[in-house]
Amino acid sequence: FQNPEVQPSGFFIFVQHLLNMYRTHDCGALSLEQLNQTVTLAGWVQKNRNKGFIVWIDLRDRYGITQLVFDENRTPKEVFETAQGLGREFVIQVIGTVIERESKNPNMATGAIEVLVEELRVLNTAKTPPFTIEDQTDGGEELRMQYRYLDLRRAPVKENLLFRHQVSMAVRNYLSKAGFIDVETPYLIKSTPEGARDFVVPSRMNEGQFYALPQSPQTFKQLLMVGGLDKYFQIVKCFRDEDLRADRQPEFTQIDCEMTFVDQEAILSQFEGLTRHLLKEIKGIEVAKFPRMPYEEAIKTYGNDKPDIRFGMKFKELNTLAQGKGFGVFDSQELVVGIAVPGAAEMSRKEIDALIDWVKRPQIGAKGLVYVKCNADGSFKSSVDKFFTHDDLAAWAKHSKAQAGDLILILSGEVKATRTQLSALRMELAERLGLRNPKEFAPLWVTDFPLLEWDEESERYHAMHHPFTAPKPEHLELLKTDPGAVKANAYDLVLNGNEIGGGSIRVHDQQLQSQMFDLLGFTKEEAQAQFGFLMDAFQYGAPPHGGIAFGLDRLVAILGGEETIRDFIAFPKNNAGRDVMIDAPAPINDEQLNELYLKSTAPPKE
RNA sequence: GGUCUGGUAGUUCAGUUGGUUAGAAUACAUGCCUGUCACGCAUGGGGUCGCGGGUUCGAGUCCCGUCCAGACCGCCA
Repeated sequence: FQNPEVQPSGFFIFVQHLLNMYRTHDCGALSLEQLNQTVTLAGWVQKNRNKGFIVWIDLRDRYGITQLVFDENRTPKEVFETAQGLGREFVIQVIGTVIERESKNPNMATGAIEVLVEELRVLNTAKTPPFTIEDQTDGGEELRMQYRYLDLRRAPVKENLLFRHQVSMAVRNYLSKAGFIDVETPYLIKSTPEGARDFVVPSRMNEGQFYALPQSPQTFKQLLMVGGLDKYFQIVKCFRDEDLRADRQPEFTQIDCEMTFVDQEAILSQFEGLTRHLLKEIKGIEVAKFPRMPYEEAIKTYGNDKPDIRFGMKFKELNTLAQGKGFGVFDSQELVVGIAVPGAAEMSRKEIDALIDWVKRPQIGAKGLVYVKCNADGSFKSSVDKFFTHDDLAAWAKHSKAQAGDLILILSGEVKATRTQLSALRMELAERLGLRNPKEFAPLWVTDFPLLEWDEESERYHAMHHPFTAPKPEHLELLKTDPGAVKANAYDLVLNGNEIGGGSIRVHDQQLQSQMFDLLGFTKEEAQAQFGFLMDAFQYGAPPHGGIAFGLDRLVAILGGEETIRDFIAFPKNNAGRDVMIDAPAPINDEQLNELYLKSTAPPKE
């Protein structure tokens, strides 16, 4: 009777009573259809409404709430008195009769009936919980995390986990049907210097040596392709020892996929299919073919590599129109770039000043903000009227595609920083103006990522994606002459301004892989020590292959219309990477440290 | 590593230019209540104002330090 849709017949209920089973129905199952049936229910006391002559208990389980009624005339005295004393979150079991309510509650699924209780068993008492177990709880974040097992009883949290389950099952079904097989890869692997910091695990059997937890199963899935498994997927935990954010946890889940004998086009098509399937299955939304945008265009028009394309306000560069007119601030800068904010010409001086203060905050770091109001009558009012004529401003407006009634906001400065600042401003304005429709889902492929990125600090190239990413074949020659200009067959899937997946075609040639490590500043010895196994494998008939990985936590949160992934993780960690419920991480004792060769000062064991 | 915001009853919060006994709501306890479902009414208990130091006749309030939490920047191939 686990499936709530299959309700037992009278005979089975009779048998269950004989067998003393915990329940015949769950708390969301009963309606007038079961009128006059004897039922057994079990669950938690959500609410005790004691009117003196009559007691109502809202009994809750995962499936819903059923109202129990205890009446001084119709209920045995002993049972009635026990019922009066039931506190919040007591666990009880009752046997009673389904009756029609005298006053029905149309807001409840089970609101037409109640169960007149004949027998009551208190299965467990409960301390008063530190916060209310209700949809709108009075508990703060920290408290709810500390008592997460109580928080999980609340419908919104429970529903988020159910939602995650649905997404994860839809992914498994789709991929399995498409011929992908689920293979587990090890969690105890080897630390590598590239990328994020590793979580490391000391080895008791190998003094002074450490495993690392995988940042992703990247090399293993490639070896599965060398192993001929053709199509692989895994819903897998990954670990990165970096600072947390609302959308970043130190352990998180990826939908990790890899395919053999595919080009970029085949992968984009396969996983566009998966994403479209999820949107249809989970949200009931049909999406047209996903647009694609080269990385460079994304940076130039939106200032970042994961643009939210649900709204406009595209960047328009104004260097040629705005420089050389005597306004020193613009003249001295690398980039002058603006956006047209729809219908914002009505903004008051005070509101604009607030925006200027906003971009000047250290987190954004702009020096200032120039505005041009495009008035309805065709006139302009700007903060730089002293330096520019009506015709200048009209030219800007035309170039920025600003309509009458729009507000043009302009930043200037060093190219990269200015784009980042304007991107932040664009997102902030979209938020303030309500341009981010939470019901809309706008996917976008960002393609043609650079293969390498120059790192000022270490004065060497870093892999933009990872060191196993293949350069575009037509750029192979450039690798020697101008590595920074080489584009990769790498792609991200962006949904509403969030990176939900990313992947690439991989290198499968030992020579090229070796050349890549060389470019990244590895010596031959280092490359051999760290990735020798992979380059060895490439010498035994490695097929062309490529893949993608989706961030499941983030994907689920976005589909669920939320920003914080914590709400979709059963036991998440806090800002400082702590689990406040179990209080981890925690010190370990000297004996353990000794055993792991992590403490040389402790006295030797007897 | 940095910026910002917050920490007062079990909980969520208010607390004025520094000034009498630190409040509200909710939760909890007790009693009343003939159909409740955010039940209602009455009464009651409940405080190391995160911690340490300083200024002052006097500090929840001002100053310094520190701890904790959250958001963000750096970081996250």
